[in-house]
Amino acid sequence: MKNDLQRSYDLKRKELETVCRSNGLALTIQRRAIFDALASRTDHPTVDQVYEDISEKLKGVSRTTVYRVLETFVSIGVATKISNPESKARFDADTKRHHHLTCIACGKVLDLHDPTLDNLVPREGKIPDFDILDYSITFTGICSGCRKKPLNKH
Amino acid sequence: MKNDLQRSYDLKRKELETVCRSNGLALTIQRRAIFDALASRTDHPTVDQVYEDISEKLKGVSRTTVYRVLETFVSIGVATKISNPESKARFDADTKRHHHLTCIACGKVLDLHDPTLDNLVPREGKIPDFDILDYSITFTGICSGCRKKPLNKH
DNA sequence: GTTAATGCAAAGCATTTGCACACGT
DNA sequence: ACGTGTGCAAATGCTTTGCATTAAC
Repeated sequence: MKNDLQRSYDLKRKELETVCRSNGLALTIQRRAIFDALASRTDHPTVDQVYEDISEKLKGVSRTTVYRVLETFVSIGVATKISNPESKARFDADTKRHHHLTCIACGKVLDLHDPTLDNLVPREGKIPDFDILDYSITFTGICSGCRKKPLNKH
Repeated sequence: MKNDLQRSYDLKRKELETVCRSNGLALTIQRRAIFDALASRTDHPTVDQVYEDISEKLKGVSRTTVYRVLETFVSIGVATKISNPESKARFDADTKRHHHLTCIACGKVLDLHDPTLDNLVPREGKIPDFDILDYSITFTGICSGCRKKPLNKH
């Protein structure tokens, strides 16, 4: 009998097929393998970790393909990318607790000081074994400058 | 008469001096200039933006110095760095709303599903002109694996 | 005068791109 | 068969490092 994890895993595989079809994307072995690798772990692997996972089974896959397929997954909504938008470090002279507003259009990061957000505590029992030291909330959206502008592609 | 911004700015300059002294760090013109540039803006500049700002005044500064000084500032606590810890993108097949636990020791990212954190709304009037579309909380701390290990320098 | 900080150029990584070949439909 | 997807290798962009020179204390 299949357990819950296995069942949800099958669901996700099915979902991949559906989403690929509806976006006119080919269901290549690489995409399947990369999806399986990603869906079977919950620790947010890097491109290289996914590459390692699949290259055991798929001889001769390219790291480039992993990069491309993962970005494809993000664009069709079956995966999420966690990183700073432009892979550039940003610095801040304000060391007090505060949160961030990131504009998805221009990449600008604004501060949000709001004491009502400064004492969040995850519910007991929800936390995997982990000692929390600090936290920060990143709100994503559109800044006033970008809202006014007509969308320019690229 | 000095306004509030100017006053807090002077305070911060003084603070830089104090912190540098107490850490045995020299108060170079580069460090002063980089600190001033950083403290005078609230939009989280990139290294290059800081570099542009200071190179107007300081002829012949090196980008390398900006990199090094900003990291120094982070290590003595006068600045904060905003970016993914290892400058590697991470991916996730879980597209439902959830939050993250990032281990500062090993860089691993774990999921935190907790409905009590899923309906945060910044207090009215606190938000700069900005349309919020989504948000995510990143908790930083030590994962169970790293807690057990003795700290190994590297 | 010492020691730490800077500037330069070269090296390191993660990621992207151009193009020919291979595969899915 | 057609067009998209992949693999390879080279290019790009951000960041770091080694080493000689310069400046702070």
